[in-house]
Amino acid sequence: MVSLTFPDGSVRDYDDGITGSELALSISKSLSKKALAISLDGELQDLADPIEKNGQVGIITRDNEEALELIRHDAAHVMAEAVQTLWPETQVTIGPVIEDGFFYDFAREEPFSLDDLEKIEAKMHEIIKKNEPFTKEYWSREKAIEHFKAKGENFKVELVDAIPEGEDLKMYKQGEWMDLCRGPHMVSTGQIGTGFKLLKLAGAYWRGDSNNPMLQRIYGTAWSSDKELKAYLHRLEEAEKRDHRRLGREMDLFHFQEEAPGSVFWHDKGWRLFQTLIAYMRRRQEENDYKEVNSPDMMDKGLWEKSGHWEKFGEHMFTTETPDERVYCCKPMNCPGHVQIFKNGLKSYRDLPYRVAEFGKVHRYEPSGALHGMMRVRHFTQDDAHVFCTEEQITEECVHLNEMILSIYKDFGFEDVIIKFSDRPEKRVGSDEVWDKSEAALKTAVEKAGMSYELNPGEGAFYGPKLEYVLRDAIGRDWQCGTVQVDLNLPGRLGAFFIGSDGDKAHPVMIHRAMFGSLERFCGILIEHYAGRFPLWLAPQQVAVCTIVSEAEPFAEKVMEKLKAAGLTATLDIRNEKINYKVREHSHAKVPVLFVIGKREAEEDTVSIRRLGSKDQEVVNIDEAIAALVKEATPPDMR
RNA sequence: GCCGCUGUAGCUCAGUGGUAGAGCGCACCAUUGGUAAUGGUGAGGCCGGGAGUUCAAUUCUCCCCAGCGGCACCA
Repeated sequence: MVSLTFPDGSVRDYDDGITGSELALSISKSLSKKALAISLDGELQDLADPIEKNGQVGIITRDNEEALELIRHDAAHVMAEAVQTLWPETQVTIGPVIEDGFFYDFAREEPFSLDDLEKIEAKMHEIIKKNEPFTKEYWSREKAIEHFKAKGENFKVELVDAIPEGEDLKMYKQGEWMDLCRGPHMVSTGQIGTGFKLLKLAGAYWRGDSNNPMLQRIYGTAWSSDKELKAYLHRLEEAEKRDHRRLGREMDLFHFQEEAPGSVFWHDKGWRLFQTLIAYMRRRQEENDYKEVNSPDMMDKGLWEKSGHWEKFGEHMFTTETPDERVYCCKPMNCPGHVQIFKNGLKSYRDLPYRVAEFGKVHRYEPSGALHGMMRVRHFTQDDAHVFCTEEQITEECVHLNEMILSIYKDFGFEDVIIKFSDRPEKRVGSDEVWDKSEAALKTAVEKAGMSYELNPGEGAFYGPKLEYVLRDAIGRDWQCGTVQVDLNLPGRLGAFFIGSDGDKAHPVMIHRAMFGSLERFCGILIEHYAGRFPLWLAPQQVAVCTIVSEAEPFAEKVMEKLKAAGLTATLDIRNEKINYKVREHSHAKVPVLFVIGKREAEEDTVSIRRLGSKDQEVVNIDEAIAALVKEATPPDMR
């Protein structure tokens, strides 16, 4: 007997070996028709499989969240069948479910074209219409290898080889086509439905390793209904509208051009946003006892060799040779510079923790394919800081940093923050003992702060483990921004020490931290998060003063003076255009506040206020209006 | 860096083996209009760069550069 607990809490006993479909049928005929699979203790399993243990059971239908995984997985199989039907010389590899969809990687000499996607989609519809059942067979390793070898499916042979000895080897068949697969699958191809679409073509390395051959990946999305598919495609369009590259151009914030790939040309408005962020962070750092410094943009290559950067990242550094035949590196990080500042003048334990911060512009020769708007550039400004402290101080400093980071994100409207903990990578400096210590210290700090974290094994920096702060934006996308890294290596390598209370020399611990991370990138994230509609304190242009008739111009100019005196950024629009036109244009430019001034306002010392995104107007006395805006435009940390 | 796609006016995009077109924007003129496009006129292009094929290349071929979508990378 197996004892199964249903979602409503009821518990019922069944004969051993009852299958999912028998179970569904035992509940109701209609449910058994709708059933796609079952879940047992949260794990999906084929309807045809016997239930062999007690547990929480659920019948999965299209209405369940979990159904998407099945639909997408089945769609991937059907796509692979479609591709091999159309181009039999193609080898199949893997085709997993991903967020919002699926992909399948193929090996084929000739590249797929965008037109091919339509053909594949059409073929998929045919296969789905046939509604062939998915059936499962257990094969021996030898049989599978022989099968795939005979078909010339070399990648599949590799996959079979990689399956651990003793593990079941399952082949799923739909019609004539079959694939090695862990499962589970739905009952038949027809259950996929029509809510899918192939989206894009891409190259992808076999097994994610750049030493391996490149395969052709086809991405698709799949949903339980056409309506959901449509909604998803609509979401993609909306996301595109808030693309910072597009808004940057439309709002005249910055531009890029060929002569400086991966570098931002900041226009006045964008630069104002940038400066607003720096001013904010500068206040927060002063409040938290940081010393702001500035270190050289270029330093002798020798220093970078000592720090270990040259060995690990030399290929990605900009260098220059001067007429005196010295080689300098444009700094890709600020830390070695900060160590020099720490080293200048003998430090005592009384000077610790010694916190140095710099808005340093760093230069990294990023691979061409990695560049992406402001999210990945070759020259960017970090809100970088290094805390030199004793080992005993690590925990307290990290707990403090954690509080500061979360409070800062909150001021920008990011409340949803995830922490990732990355431990030692393969390529690293320093002994295992030092790494043990650093990792333990950082872990203790997160735990002391009462935060939970995800483990990111092997992803630490070469000199130390790190915490990564990932924030979720207005449309649910994750961005990794802040980082806290404990480093017991660099100070030693670069000869930094302090005199301890016992009078002996000791190397300090260095905590690297950035909160915005890259200012350029953070600006990009803010643009996308707010879709260009910045809160007043961040908006690079806060007010547009628009006249209706030329008679109102003298008053409008007076309003401008008052705005300027109040410290608000405003532009005056006295163009010979109708008010409709002006409202439309400034709304497109996402100016948060419009002051409309006609004859009436000029006579009464008022302005008609229209806020971005609203059709309402409010007529307010000019001084009161400005006072209210000044209050609203106060940065959150100064309220 | 790798795979694929793209590069025509400030922007969005048509187009052709015989050196180019639209809409918006811009300039000028008229219009003084009350909250998301007033009308008219006009200027604006080495068709990403280089080589080749051709009588002739923006168009075809090759190389390079940049951008886009991924992969890999990300101190």
